[in-house]
Amino acid sequence: MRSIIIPFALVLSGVVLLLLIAQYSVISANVSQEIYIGAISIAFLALGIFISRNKKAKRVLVKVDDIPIDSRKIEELGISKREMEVLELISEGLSNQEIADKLFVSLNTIKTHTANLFVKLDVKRRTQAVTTAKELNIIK
Amino acid sequence: MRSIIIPFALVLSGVVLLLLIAQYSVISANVSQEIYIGAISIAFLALGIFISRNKKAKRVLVKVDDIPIDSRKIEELGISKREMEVLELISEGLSNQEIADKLFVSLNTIKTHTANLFVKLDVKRRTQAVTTAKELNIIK
DNA sequence: AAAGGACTCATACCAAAGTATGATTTTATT
DNA sequence: AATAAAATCATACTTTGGTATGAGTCCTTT
Repeated sequence: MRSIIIPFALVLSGVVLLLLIAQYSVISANVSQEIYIGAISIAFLALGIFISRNKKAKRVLVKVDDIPIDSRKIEELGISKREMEVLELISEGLSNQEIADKLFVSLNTIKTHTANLFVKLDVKRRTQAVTTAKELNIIK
Repeated sequence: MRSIIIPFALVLSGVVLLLLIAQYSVISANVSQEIYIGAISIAFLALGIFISRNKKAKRVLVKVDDIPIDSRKIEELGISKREMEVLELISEGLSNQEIADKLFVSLNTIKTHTANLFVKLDVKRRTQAVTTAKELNIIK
C-alpha cells in the first residue's frame, strides 16, 4: 500500500510540471511541438521503467522461494494433516523427541507418524523423506 | 540483447504514432494541448511500466535458484573436502553405510567425518546439519 | 627431517531412529 | 447412530546414528 503512494506522488507532480512546460512552449512558440511531445514521451517512459524496476525485483525475489506446495500430490499420497506437520518438523532438523514435545504427544505417536510417512513417501530414512518431499513440492 | 530490441521497436513506433496524433490535434485545434500532453504522458508511463515488468521478473527468477556456494564460510568453519562430500551425500538422504560404500571407505570413517562435521556446524543430528548447511549456503 | 592437517580405521558404548503389531480414542462422513 | 479415517499410545525389538578415544598413513609446508 505505502509503496504505491510515493510513485503516484511522483507521477502527479511530473504531470503538473510537464503541463507547465507545455504552456510555456506555446508562449515561446518557436520550438516545434513534435520535439516537446517526444521529450515528454521519453521522460515518462523512463519514469515508468524506473518506477517498476526498483520494487519489482525485490517482490519477485521473495516469491521465488514460494514454489507452491503441491496439495494434489499430498492428497494423492494420502498424507494426513498431522503427518504433514511431523514431516515439516523433520525437515527443520528436529528429533522425534523434540517433535513430540512440540506437538504435545508421545514419542511413540511420532514414531507411528514417521513410519506411516515413510511408507507413503516410499523412503527408508528421515533424511530421504525430506529430499523426496522437497522434490515432490510437498514441503518448502 | 534480443530482449532489448522488441521494446525499443515498440517505443519508436509509439513515438511516431503519438507525433501523428499530436499533428492532428493541431489541425482540429479545439481540444486543449494540456489534455493531449497528459494523455501522452500517461500512455508512455504505462508503456514504461509494462516493458520493465515482463522482463525483470524472469531474469530475477533464474538468479535466485543459483545462490552461490559460500566457499568463504566453508573455509571459515574449517570444513575439509572429504567432509563436504559426506555432507552433500547426507543431504541427499544417504545412510552412513551407503556413503561409505559410495566413497569406498569404512563405515567408521564416515562416522568420524560426520562427528567432525557436527562439531564444525554446531549441530547434533544429520538432519540439522543439512538445514544449517543450507542456511549458510554451504550446500545447494 | 619434522610438524601439522587431512584422511583413514578400530573398538566400545550409548542414544536415537525405525519396524512390527495391536489397541483405544477422536473426529468426520454417510 | 454407524462406519471409516485419523490420531493417539504402548511394548518389544532391530538397526542406524552419534560419541569418545586412540592410532596409523599420507601429503604438504616449513
